[in-house]
Amino acid sequence: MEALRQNKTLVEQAYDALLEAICTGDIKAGDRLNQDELAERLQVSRQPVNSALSMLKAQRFVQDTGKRGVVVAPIDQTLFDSIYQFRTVVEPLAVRLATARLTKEAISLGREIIARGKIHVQSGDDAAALRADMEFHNLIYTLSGNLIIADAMTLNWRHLQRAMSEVLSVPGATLRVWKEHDQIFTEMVRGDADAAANRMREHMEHAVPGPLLVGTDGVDRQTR
Amino acid sequence: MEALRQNKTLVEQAYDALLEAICTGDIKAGDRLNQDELAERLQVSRQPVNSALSMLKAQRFVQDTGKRGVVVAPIDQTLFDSIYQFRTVVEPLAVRLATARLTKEAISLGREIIARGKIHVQSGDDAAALRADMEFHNLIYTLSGNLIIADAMTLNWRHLQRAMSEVLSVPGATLRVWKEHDQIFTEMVRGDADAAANRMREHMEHAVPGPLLVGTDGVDRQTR
DNA sequence: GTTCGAAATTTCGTATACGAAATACGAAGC
DNA sequence: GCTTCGTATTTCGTATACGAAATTTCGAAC
Repeated sequence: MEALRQNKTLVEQAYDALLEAICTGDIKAGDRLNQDELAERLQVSRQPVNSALSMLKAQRFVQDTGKRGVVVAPIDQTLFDSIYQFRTVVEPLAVRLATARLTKEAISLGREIIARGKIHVQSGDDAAALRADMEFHNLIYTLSGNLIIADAMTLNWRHLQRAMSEVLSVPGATLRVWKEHDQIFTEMVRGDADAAANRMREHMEHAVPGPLLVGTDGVDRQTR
Repeated sequence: MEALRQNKTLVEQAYDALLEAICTGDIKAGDRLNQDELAERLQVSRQPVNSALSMLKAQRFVQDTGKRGVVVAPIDQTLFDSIYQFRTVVEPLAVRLATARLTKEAISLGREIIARGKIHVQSGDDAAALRADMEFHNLIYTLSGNLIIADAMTLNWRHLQRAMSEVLSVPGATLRVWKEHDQIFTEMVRGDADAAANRMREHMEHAVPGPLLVGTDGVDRQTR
């Protein structure tokens, strides 16, 4: 019999809550974070809040201002570009590794996510489509069995989520994206790692977003 | 005139000190970490130590034991393999990006590191050779301009450093490694990103280490 | 001698307390 | 009225305090 140790510490809970608030846009880029106020809101003392902020700082979600306190990091085109460059090579690797480790359950789950994603796109529920997108890629990270990929990409998705919540542009909410997911997954199920990885590479090349912070120029980059 | 803000917080200092101790093998895998004792040794209160441990836990350097306190994470073959798989694709990307951003100063620095690395190998100073190895790759991460790569790989090298300090096997301390570094860098200086990335890919394929935790079998995997 | 259980001790997570540094505010000088 | 300097207030980093949970110790029962 084994432990039912669920009790997350307050530090972890504070971290989760703050990260969630930052990534959903509940707290916006540039907002100053006051420890007393956060502690009050989360109904804990300042100590766990302080610890959580240290971690968020190390992960670039918040920044020192040089003066007193921290602010939510500005949406950073450089960081965003970095993540996409990074994914260009990491996603195909994850697919390659995952293909060899597919299970019956994973196949069912993958197909279910893809079906769900398509439905969300067709019904215009962008937020749900984005969640499904993340879920699809996450399944692949987990299947890859590569801890480093899973850890790194989990954080990266959080950054992407934040950027998207801020600029209201949601790549992933197009039918094309889900057709590509379908093709990638089909190759994986067939056991053709090379083909699947290649399709993922193409998928990433299609996904490269334009500049985040431009005025509306009338050009629709995400044709549905 | 500009700011003289250097004062790292005690949390950061504690984090640095603990990570260094863990990675140099000063504290060994499996050792239990007592907050009071650490605080005593670092001459600070338990609070910064506690914060630092939270961060190290998130980065897999220490683990919860399920019961009380944390231990230094065991050397994990899976993690090690994950990092090498990861590097297989990330290092070539870093090279590709860095090639376009080489500066005169970077070229001098790179050549200096390579020269130094060769000397260390020839004089048999494995530790110094490993440091130079890390320095060489780090230069490329920095030059790449990709924040995600730099962050992720900095942590990964720490894990590698730790594993190596524990098992006393030091890939990177061979002349072949430094000849390959030389070739990679030469292609970079020539501005041929594709060739440089390819050489880096080969370099990583050569570098894949055997199992970490096997008995001595008389087979020398690292022929010098 | 071994096993069980309760008291004592350790050690952690978290709250609170305190000093230092930065900001905000207000009065004095131009 | 605008600037400048000194004081009050805020807010952070860190130390200390405290309660709870786990471990260890030790004695009693078998």
